[in-house]
Amino acid sequence: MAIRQGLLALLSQGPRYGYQLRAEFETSTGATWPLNIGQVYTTLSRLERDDLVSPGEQDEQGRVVYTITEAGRAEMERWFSTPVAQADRPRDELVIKLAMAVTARADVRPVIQAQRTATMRTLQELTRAKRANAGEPAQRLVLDSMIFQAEAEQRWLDHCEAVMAASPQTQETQR
Amino acid sequence: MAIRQGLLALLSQGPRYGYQLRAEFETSTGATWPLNIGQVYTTLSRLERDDLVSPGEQDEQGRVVYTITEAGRAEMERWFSTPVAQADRPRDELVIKLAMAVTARADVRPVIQAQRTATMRTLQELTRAKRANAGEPAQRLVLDSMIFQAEAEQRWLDHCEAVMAASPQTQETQR
DNA sequence: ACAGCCATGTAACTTGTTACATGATTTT
DNA sequence: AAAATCATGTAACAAGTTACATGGCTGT
Repeated sequence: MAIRQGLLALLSQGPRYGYQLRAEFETSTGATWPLNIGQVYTTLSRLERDDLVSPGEQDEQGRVVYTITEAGRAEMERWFSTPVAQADRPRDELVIKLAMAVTARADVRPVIQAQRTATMRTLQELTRAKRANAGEPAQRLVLDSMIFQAEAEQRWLDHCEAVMAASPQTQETQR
Repeated sequence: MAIRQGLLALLSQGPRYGYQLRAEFETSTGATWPLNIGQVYTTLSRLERDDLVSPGEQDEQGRVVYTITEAGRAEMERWFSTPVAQADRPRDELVIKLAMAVTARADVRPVIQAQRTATMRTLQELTRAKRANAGEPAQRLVLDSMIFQAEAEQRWLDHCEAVMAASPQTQETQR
């Protein structure tokens, strides 16, 4: 439920065509999440199906320009004014992995260790990307968010390790 | 890609039937993400389709017991030993929302404000849930993760507001 | 008798995602 | 002439999710 609303938000600034939407979406959110062009069109047809946008005639260059509808504008207002709830968020794969490792497995530490290394590397790349990023204030915020999240993850991993160390792991499970 | 692997991990401890899997999944990960029982069965049939589990005969009580296959075990080892990469994670709706608000809209502050209130409330509920939670070490870690994430979100929201205050918002867009 | 839990399953749908086909225009 | 970029679109699938149908068993 994010690309859908993202494209809608871009369309609320004025009519756009597909290719243009991808470009703007990527300059807003950055290269970290590349957006496949095909998805722009699938998403646009779903938005059209739901009467949130409507395609106009082709322009002089033969491009299909989409316009947001009143319902689309309302939906967008709703989106901006409604906070993202805990329940809306997808299940976090890492959290499930560690939870399962704790319940199912003996040795969680290598899992934590591998993740920590990966997250640290991610953090370095993010910092580098942030140094490189000159303009685009929105992109900078996206990078910052990722940095904050990665740091929180590191802290959580440390915390998990500490907890594991405190309560000695029950013996090696079967296999 | 999380429930799938989660159920597989539970099955790696020994044969289980559907209803039991939901119960164990929920005691591991907690009530924050309730798992619809229907999904257990759809996921199980997909795991079966991919030869990662195989259903046995019904037991004395007529329950269908699933067993992990060798391929399933391998897949699970791979899952545990491979860290979750940045690119694996789903797009964060809140981040996209703020990025879009920055590019498209004039006033980001009410969006930030609404989110901050919601996140703060979430944080209080999580703290309460943590106090209430007596046993289940895995569940406690899940709660901790959510708390760490919510705190990081608060910090990021503060940061966004600070950045917005520093660089005065370009004028009210159309509409 | 009836409520409620245990237990399995299916149909239908959503979003996200990619691979591929197709053609126009632009650059080298 | 070839390569790259602009531009649109479709088919196909994965995973997540819910609503619903069905039946057995248990406690009141």
